[in-house]
Amino acid sequence: MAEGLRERKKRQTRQYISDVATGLFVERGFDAVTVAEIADAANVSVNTVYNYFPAKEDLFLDRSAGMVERLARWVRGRAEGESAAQAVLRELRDEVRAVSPRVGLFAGYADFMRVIQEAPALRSRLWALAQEVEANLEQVLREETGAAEDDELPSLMAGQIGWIHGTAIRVIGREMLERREPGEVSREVLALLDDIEELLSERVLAYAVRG
Amino acid sequence: MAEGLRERKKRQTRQYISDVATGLFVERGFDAVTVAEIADAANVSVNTVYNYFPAKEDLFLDRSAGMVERLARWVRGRAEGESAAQAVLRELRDEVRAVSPRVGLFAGYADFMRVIQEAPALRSRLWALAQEVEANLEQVLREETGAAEDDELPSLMAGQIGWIHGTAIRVIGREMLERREPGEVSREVLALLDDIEELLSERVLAYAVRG
DNA sequence: TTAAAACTTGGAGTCATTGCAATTTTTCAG
DNA sequence: CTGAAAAATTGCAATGACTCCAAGTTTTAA
Repeated sequence: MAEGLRERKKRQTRQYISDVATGLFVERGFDAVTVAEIADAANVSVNTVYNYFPAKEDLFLDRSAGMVERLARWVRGRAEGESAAQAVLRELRDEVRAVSPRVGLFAGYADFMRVIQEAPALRSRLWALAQEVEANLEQVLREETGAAEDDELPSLMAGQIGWIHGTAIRVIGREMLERREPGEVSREVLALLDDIEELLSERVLAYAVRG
Repeated sequence: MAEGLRERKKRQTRQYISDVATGLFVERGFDAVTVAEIADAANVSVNTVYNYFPAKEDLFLDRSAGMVERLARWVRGRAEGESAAQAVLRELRDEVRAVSPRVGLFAGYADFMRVIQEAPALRSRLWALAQEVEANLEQVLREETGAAEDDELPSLMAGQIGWIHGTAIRVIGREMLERREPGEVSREVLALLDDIEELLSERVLAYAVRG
């Protein structure tokens, strides 16, 4: 059997708890909601909540956890003759141009950001996620370029490319928080991406070209 | 009176508590030491500890808090004809070449790093500090270049320059953690700074030239 | 059908952090 | 020098995240 009843139920329960928690957080703020309340509202015990989520922050950032592979994926999937940075810029532009919710370009993102902004614990968790994103990217860059173990370049490049992504996402978050229209923010961020590209060196833009 | 008995005593108490705490943390790790123990060891009540330090993390990072002005200071003090990034690179090279404890180049830094490494709460706090460093730098860049309010460039430049500094400091931390010799790490980081400079664009290296 | 494996739960305990009211210290005007 | 007023210290109680543990319950699989 590919999928037992148990697995299905677990995924469902986990999703439900996260949804209930997210709703409460958006409504009243991260600190104002206790784990006990969440457990109550989700009809489970506090222990069950902790059974699924290692910490309170994870109840809110469960979805975001999926993006730790994003940069690694984008770079792995770069086209012939395209560098790592170029691939990331292209994918970012595609997402931004498409006003994609995957990069935060949807009306409800403001509520999401507000919760994060006022909760240091959530911001920390996002930093940790960004670190993972970069670590994964570095790993991919090492594989793709066959760099020596002690070569610092993949690490530096991952830093630069991670900065590109992080900066774009941060600006989107900042603007959406101001209740700007997604379409408007999209246009603005496309301009920002141009600015960013202009201030990167050829070295960075030409690193890890495929083919 | 420029300095009453009260003020002197307070500063002394604060310093003592922080010293005692740091000692315990280095000896047994951040999580393994409770605030109550620290208070005991410092002959004060737990409330007094919280009177001086907003959170447990601040007991350890009290000293590091002084460096939030570092980049802003370095850039403000740049020479005629020198850009912001060049000033930061120069100051970093000076500190590193001098094997300065201000950048972590001293034997005991490994113990310090070990405590930080295994305590997520401390790492978060350092990220927050780095954010402040960058925010201050951005402010200085805005002042010095007279950039328009809605100009994103100072923010991007602060990001790049902050990245330079952060990367150097991170590498120093990583290497010192491995119990490498400060002198050896110094040499290595000087090479790293050359690598970093080589991968920055002219745009970045020529931003905010004085004069 | 049923024993083992996997989940859930209640309860007790640790620890950071906060709020409050009572005490002690230090400062300072008279 | 002396008696408040101001500032600092402390004990006590409470909240809330998180962990451990020892029962139950439910699901699986033979």
